[in-house]
Amino acid sequence: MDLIPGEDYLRLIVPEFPELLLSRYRLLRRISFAVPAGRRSLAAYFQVGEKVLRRELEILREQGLIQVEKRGISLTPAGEGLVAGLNPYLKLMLGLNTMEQELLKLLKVKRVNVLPGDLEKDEVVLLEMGRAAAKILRECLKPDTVLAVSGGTSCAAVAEMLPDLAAPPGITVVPARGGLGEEVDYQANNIAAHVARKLKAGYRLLHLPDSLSQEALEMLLHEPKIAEILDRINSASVLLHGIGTAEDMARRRGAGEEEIRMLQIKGAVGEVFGFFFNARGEVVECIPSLGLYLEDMSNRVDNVIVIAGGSKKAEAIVAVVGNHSRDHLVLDEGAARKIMEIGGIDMKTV
Amino acid sequence: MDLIPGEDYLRLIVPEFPELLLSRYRLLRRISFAVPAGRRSLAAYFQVGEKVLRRELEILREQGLIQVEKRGISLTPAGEGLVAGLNPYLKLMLGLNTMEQELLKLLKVKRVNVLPGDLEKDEVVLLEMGRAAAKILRECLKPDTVLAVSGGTSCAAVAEMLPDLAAPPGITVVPARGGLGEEVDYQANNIAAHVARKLKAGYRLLHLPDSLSQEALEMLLHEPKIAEILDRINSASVLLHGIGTAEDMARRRGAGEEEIRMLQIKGAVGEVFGFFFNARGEVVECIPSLGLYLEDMSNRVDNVIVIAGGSKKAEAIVAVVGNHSRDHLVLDEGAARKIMEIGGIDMKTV
DNA sequence: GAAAATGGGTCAAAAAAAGTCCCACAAGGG
DNA sequence: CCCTTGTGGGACTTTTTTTGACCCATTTTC
Repeated sequence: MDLIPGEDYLRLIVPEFPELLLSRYRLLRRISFAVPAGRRSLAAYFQVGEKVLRRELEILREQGLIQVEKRGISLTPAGEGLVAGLNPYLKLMLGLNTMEQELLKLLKVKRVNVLPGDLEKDEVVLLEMGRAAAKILRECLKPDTVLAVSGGTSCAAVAEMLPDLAAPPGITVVPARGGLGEEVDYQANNIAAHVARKLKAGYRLLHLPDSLSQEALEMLLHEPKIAEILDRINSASVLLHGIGTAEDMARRRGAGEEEIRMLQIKGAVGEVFGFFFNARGEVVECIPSLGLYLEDMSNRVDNVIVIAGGSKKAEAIVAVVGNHSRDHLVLDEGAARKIMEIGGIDMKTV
Repeated sequence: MDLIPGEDYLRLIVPEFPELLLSRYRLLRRISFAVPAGRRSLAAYFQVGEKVLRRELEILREQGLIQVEKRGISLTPAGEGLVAGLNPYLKLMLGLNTMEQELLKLLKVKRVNVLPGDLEKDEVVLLEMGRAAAKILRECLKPDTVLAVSGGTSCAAVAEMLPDLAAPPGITVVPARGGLGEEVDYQANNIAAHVARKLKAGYRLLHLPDSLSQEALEMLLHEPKIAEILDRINSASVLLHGIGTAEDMARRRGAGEEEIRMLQIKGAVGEVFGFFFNARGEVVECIPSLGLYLEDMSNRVDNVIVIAGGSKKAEAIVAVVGNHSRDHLVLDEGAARKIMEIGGIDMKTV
């Protein structure tokens, strides 16, 4: 008889528990992010009948976790405290702690942080991930370090959730790359500035279009102001970035069907900073982007914080973050389970 | 916002969890004690419809905790392991740990051990209590100590569950009193012998009727053999006893209605060794029993292990074990909750 | 070998859950 | 100012699930 951790005991004997726990937690969290929340809007959000939601709310109300008033539903202080403090116990009960350990062995990175929920089903998970990544980020910031951040919704969430508290002195925040044809809120420049403001640190921006011809690129590289910023970027010792699936990122860049098929043939699954990776973690394609180059990263960067969620990004995550002992990986339960599946690890037997 | 322990978080957000957990645990435990168990007999035992039990069994089977065969239901190795190891987590989840702390403050004893379940609803709980008491008993046994045990079903359960493992040398087991008109299995003499065999220790018995006239008693006290045993009993440093409700014990002793009414008038609620206690813990009546006298107990005895279960014994427990810093109290959840109620402590606010 | 267990299956009744309304009220925007 | 839009609460019907009470073939036990 092998030893079974206690939380597994509880899951064994009450298998419906994780489901109940997670759904109610999601409900509470949703309310906390959207007060005052209405019954119908919540039902619509969770894609569930109004009556089933009403019953759940009834239970939460009886427990004194929410208060329902004419104007809507809000959290009681007890409910607030619960949402704030439940996370570690939730991870324990959902078996995410053991999952983290399995992923650590599988991916061989420095740290893995799995957050409960599925980004594709509940976007609020992204903010939780952002909070977790922000916490790790703070731990990595020593005085006079240069922090490079990339774009995307994930990194935006980190900036959003970063507490408004001064970091050690002398820190500079730079964008890890130029602008992508994205919404301004999710561009690296914007996020870098946002992060810098939160940290009360200095920042430098890189105002350059992302895709340029080789000649124009060469020319700009010798512009003093630009070269200086590029030096800064290349001296970054902490790096924060998200991960894109190859296809999504190619489309967002406005690639044609022809290019996309080429990527598929080359086996590209993940993208970061314009570098496309195949499943074995090899770079199969890159766009002539400015900013941080992978070669530089490998040597200089001490800490890489990678944040990505949703089961569809599982493949990309595996491709990008494998075997890097400087990587901190923040992901959600959906992506984590999918990665375990890909890796051939059955959680039931663990 | 005050700090809430994690297990309370889980109970708050999934209030139906303790119920589910406990009922399934009881089911598993019942099966483990009565293999092979049948569906119908289990349903009869738990006073529950056959179909609801069938559904529970279905869940447990899917979880691989039980195996159903033609001959009946039995536990898988996983189920065995769970029943054996779940207890501490169960206590955590049911809030019994915090309840123990509250009782400790309320009763001011050395240690309180609350076991999950209700003896009045499920007699198997008694065996769990016996196991717990047996463990404490072993801790109290130093070389050359004299252990006095009383009668009753509770003490019998301790003897039953005591592991068959030699205790330190020189231990003597004695009955704490003479025979009561009980079934032989539950008499102090019998239990003392049973315990001694389990501990591989020596024992002395006291073959005397419990109720005697004063004259006969005086005479016997000067019999050398009896006096010697009484000396032994009075030199006991470890004492194991159960608790009876005043009325039950009076009836069992064959008291008439007149005597019982007298006891009620005097406010007797609890009984141990023929001493009747009122709610304030004062002795209001005693039968001229031989054996251990309370005066002696107070001075000489180092450790008293008290075992009692069932909500109807709550009053008696409070009366008997209050304020004794040498008392180890083993009780069940039913009695514990009732005591909390009497003491005016609301578990929901804790 | 018979009697009393066992698990499995079925079927109708009952209860619980769920879906779908409508209502009175409050807030926010023109 | 009213009107639109949201809110929670209640009531109703339909649907699903649960539950109880059987019978059956088999196995164990006495």
